[in-house]
Amino acid sequence: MARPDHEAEGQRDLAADAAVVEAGRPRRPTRSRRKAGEPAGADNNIDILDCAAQCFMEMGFQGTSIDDVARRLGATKGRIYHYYASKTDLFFDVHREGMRRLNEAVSAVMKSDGTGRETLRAMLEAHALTMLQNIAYLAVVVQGVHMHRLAATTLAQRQVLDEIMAIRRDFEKLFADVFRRGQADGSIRAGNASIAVKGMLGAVNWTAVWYRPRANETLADKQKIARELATLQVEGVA
Amino acid sequence: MARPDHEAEGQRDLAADAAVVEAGRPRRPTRSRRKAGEPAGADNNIDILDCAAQCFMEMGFQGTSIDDVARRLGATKGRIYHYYASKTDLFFDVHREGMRRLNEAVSAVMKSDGTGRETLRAMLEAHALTMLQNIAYLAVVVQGVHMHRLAATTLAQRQVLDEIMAIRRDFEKLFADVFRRGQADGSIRAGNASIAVKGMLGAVNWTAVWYRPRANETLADKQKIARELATLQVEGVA
DNA sequence: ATTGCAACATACTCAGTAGTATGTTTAATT
DNA sequence: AATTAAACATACTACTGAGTATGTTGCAAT
Repeated sequence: MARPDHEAEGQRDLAADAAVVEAGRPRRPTRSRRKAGEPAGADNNIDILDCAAQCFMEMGFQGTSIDDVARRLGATKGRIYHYYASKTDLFFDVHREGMRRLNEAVSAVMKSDGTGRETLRAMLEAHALTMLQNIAYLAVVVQGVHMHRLAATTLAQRQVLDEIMAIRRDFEKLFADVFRRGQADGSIRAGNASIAVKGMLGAVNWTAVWYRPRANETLADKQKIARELATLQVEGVA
Repeated sequence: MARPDHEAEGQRDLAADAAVVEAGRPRRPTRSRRKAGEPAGADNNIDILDCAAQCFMEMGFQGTSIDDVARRLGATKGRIYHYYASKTDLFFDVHREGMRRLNEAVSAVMKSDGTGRETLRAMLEAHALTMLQNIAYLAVVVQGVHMHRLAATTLAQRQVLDEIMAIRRDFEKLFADVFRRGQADGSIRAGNASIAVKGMLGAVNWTAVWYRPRANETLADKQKIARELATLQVEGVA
C-alpha cells in the first residue's frame, strides 16, 4: 500500500514553467481498484485522513488549504474532492475518527469493577495515552471544540456538527458518571463533578497543545507520561 | 507585499533592540487627539483590543477578518490599520495584554511565604480567576501557543513572536520553580515537575475552551470555580 | 482663519483558496 | 478486445480578505 510522502518534497512554489515541466511527468502508479464485491472501505481514505490530520494540527482548520493536504499527500485536489465533498467534511471525518479511537480506548477500561476513583484513574490514563499515540487526530478533536458552528454552512454540515458535539458530550458524561459513582462509594470527595471533570479532561486534552513525539520515543515513554498525568489528577501533588 | 515598515518614526533614532520591542505595537498610543498639556495617558485603543480579543476568541485568528473586528467596533478597517500594521500585529498585542494581566495576577500571590504547595495552589487559583475574568484575552493567549511561527511572515513579527514565547516559557517556569520548591520542602511529592506543571496549567487553561460567563454571574461565582479547579489540581479527588 | 496633522472612512488591488468542470489513466468486467 | 467506471490530475471560476492608496473631517496651535 502506497504511503503518503510525509517529507513534503520540493514544496517550493511552483512557478508557471515548473508546472509545465511537471505536466509531462509519468503518472504515479495508482492505488489498486476496489475488488468486485468489496465494500467501499475507509481504508482507501486513511492516507488522506492522516495527512489532513497532520495539516490541521500544524496549521489549524482555517489555516490549512486543500492544496496543502494534497501536497503532503503527493497528490492534487482532485484526489481529495473525489472522496470528500468539502474541506469541512474532511475535517469532520478526521474529527470523527479521533473521537472513535478515544471512545474505544476509554470504553475498554470502563468495565473495571474497582471503585469510582480507580475506574476514573484508568479512564484518564487511557485517554492520555490515546492522545499521545494519536496526537494529530486528537489535536483536531480539540480544535473541533472551538468550531462550534462557524464553518458549518450547509444544513448537512450543521447536522454532522451537532452529531459530533453530542458524541463529545456523551464522552464527557462518561467521566462525570464515574466521578459521581466515586462520590457515592466514598472514593471521591464531594464537590462539583462537572467542574472537576472539565479540569481533569483539560489537563489531559492539553497534551494536544504541548506534546509532540520525540524521535525514538517508545511506548513505555508515552505510558509514563500518561500515568503521571492521570495520577496527578486523581491524587494531586501532595 | 510584505514590505518593511518604513513609516515615519521621525522623532528619534531608535536602537535596534528597542525597535524590536516596539514592533507591532500601536503606532499611536491615543485615540482622541491629545489635548495640549495632556500626558499620553492610557491607550484608548483598548476598544480595538477588546473587540479583536472577542473576535479572535469566537472565530480564531485565521477565521477572523479585519472587517469582522471593524464591524464589531462600529468602524471600518481604516481605523484598525491606522493603529496596527497588520492583523498579526493586532493579534500579538491582544496576546501581550493577556499575558500581562496573567503575569500580574500570578506574580501578586507569589510572595506568599507558605510552603511550595500552598504557594502553588494560590498561583493556580489566581491564574484560573484571571482566566475567568479575562476570557477573551486569555483565549487568545491559548490560541497563541498554537501559532508557533506560522502566521509570522516578516522578520519583525517573528521577533515579536519569539519575545512572546519567551514570556510564556518564563511564566511556565514560575510554576515549575515553585513546584520544585515544594518538592524540596516536602510539601509536594516527587515526580516529573515539568509534566506535572503542564498538566496543572492545562486544567486551568482549558477554561478558555469551555468557560463562557453567564448572565448575572458574580465575582464570587468565578472565585468558586477558580478555587475548585486549583484545589483539584493540588489535592486531587480523594 | 489658516494650516497641519491625527483619526478615521472609502475605494480600490491582488493574491490565495474553495469548489467545479473536464480530461486522462488504469483495472476489472464483458 | 472493447467497454466502463473508479481514481485520480489539470485547468478554470468566483470570491474572500489582507493590505494599500487616497479622500475627508475636525481639532489645535499658530
